[in-house]
Amino acid sequence: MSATKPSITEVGRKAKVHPSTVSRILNQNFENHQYAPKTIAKVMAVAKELGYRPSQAGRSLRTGKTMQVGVLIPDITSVFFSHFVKCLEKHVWETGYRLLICCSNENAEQEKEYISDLLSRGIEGLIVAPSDTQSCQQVITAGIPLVSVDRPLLGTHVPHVGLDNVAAGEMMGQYLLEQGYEHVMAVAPLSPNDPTLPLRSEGLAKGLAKHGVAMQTVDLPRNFAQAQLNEIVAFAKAQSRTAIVGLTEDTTFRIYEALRSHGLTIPDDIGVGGIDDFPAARLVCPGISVIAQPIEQLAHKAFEYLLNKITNQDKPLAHCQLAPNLIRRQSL
Amino acid sequence: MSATKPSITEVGRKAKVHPSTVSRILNQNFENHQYAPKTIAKVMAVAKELGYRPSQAGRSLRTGKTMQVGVLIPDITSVFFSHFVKCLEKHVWETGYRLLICCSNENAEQEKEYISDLLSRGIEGLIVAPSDTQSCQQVITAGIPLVSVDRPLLGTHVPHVGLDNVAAGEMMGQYLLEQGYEHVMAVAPLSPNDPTLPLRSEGLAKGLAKHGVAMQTVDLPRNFAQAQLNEIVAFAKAQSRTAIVGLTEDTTFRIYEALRSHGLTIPDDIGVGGIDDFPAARLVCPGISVIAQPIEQLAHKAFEYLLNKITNQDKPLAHCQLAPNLIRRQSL
DNA sequence: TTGTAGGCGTTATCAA
DNA sequence: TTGATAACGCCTACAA
Repeated sequence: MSATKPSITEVGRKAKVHPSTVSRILNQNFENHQYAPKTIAKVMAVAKELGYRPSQAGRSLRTGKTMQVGVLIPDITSVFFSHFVKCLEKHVWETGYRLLICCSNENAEQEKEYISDLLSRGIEGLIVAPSDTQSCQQVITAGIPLVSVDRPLLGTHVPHVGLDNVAAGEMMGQYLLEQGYEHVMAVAPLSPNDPTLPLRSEGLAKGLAKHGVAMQTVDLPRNFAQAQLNEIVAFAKAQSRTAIVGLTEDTTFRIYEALRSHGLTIPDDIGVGGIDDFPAARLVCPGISVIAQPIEQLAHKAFEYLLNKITNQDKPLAHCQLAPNLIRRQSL
Repeated sequence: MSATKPSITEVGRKAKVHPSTVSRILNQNFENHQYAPKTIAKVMAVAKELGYRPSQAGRSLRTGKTMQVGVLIPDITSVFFSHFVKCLEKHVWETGYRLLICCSNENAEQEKEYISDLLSRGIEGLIVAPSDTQSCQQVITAGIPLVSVDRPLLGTHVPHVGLDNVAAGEMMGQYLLEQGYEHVMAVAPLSPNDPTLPLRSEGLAKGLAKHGVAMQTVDLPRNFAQAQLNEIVAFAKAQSRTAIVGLTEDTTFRIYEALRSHGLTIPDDIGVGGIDDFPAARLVCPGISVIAQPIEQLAHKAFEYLLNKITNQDKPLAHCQLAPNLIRRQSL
């Protein structure tokens, strides 16, 4: 039971060659070195026999590369981010990098600690959906490649990959118009650190304004209670041809729940829509019409950007706003 | 713009002390060394000024500890696993460890590569929901602390933390009995590497047998099409007092979808239940009754087990089967 | 109260 | 075709 993991030195000892020989053979580094086939074979054999695995610590120390990148998101539990991470992880893995995942839980303090820690672990790049404007400052001054996703880092030059939120709002507004709604309420929890919500709201208003339909924005407290949706529903019910739009997957979910518990008929009494798709929106009857994000593309682009910065290909990195997608179901 | 990250040596240089002094002061390692307060102060000041962060690579190489553990799951996108990871990450973080996350996508090949990689990164422990029986062999022979979660590693002594699947099935069976069902179909995709599904099925049968209610198990292909649920539904419709139970969150979701598209009334025409909870189960109307897992406890226990093994507190680690939870909604 | 030296595993440069 | 050596950043026994 050899519990000790073998180093390059032990492999060398057993194969009767110098450690550096082992290193070059195992790394296929034959640029300036030719080795006898039998030496190569022997080294390979011994390495396999001993179950040799290179020590990343040793390698990192020597090369300065860790082949690790980080991703910092508010919540892995959300449909959007879990799918995003899944796609991202795939791309990261395929390029030989590994992904260190951190969930800030929208907590700025923790976010800073996470970042500090990631930096000391020598990550070569970071993809972040920031909960705080300041927490990434350390990454920027350290000169570590950084890409923001979902939420931009306003006031910085950090390249961003995200949904075109204004277009998303407009698309929804347009659709509401087509469906003949005359009153619209946009609902979202107060999220001081998320600049995307106001943009979605703005887009919605813009879309509706084309036919002079008025919109009302409702800002709920950050951790609002289900009961707080009741007055919104009551208000909406009093008007004819009203739709409520959740600006967040969770909000939309709960609006629908509230309408249900009020025994309202959707969409006849009140229409419901949302920005961001989620499985329940499809299962529920009537299904909830939503604007979906191109998650796979977001992940792809975000890592492409990061890789560009890591490999120092100083391509111009414009911010990237991806187009939203309308999914028509029956709730509007 | 000092883009280079300072080492302990540079801090020492600037503070006019030896690197080892810096090391001991920064690590509060005063067991055999007393330092003049002004030296301490100076070192601290310089470290902060330079934005010093210890290099994990250097430290790991020297100490053999990485303060990293891994988690390997089939799919971060599933409700169960995303919540599990969230809870796990919290505990891991709080004990000073960091979490390396990997998604195998139920792919045994990839799983092996992941594990190989994690090992070479020097993880001090691994929590795994295995997609394959063999892939963890490497971890075992390397003597790295290992805990399985959700799915046990049969035929090994790896400590396991998971739901009591038989009890979960029984609990559901019991409830179906109470609700007066006379026919039950248990549906799950074929998952050769997931031993929990047969257990759930077994428990269900056991629960139902108490009153002689028969159960039928339906094994769907791994990536079954929605259309394949149609015959199941047709079959179920032909019997009176029938309930279909999904053994997986995804399966339950899709069974419900199928019943919907057939225009069936739930639970009057057919009842639906599931093992594993998910948000949509709550939002749909009627809500889907499910057996829920104690996710937070699972994560807590799993990491507690791992930590025990890492710190070599050779406490006896019995396998841990946590009790399921019945959530009554209206679909049964 | 502080300094010195050695080595963890790796790879790049230089020598043979 | 192979070997020797040094260095990455850190910690720690041992010396001063």
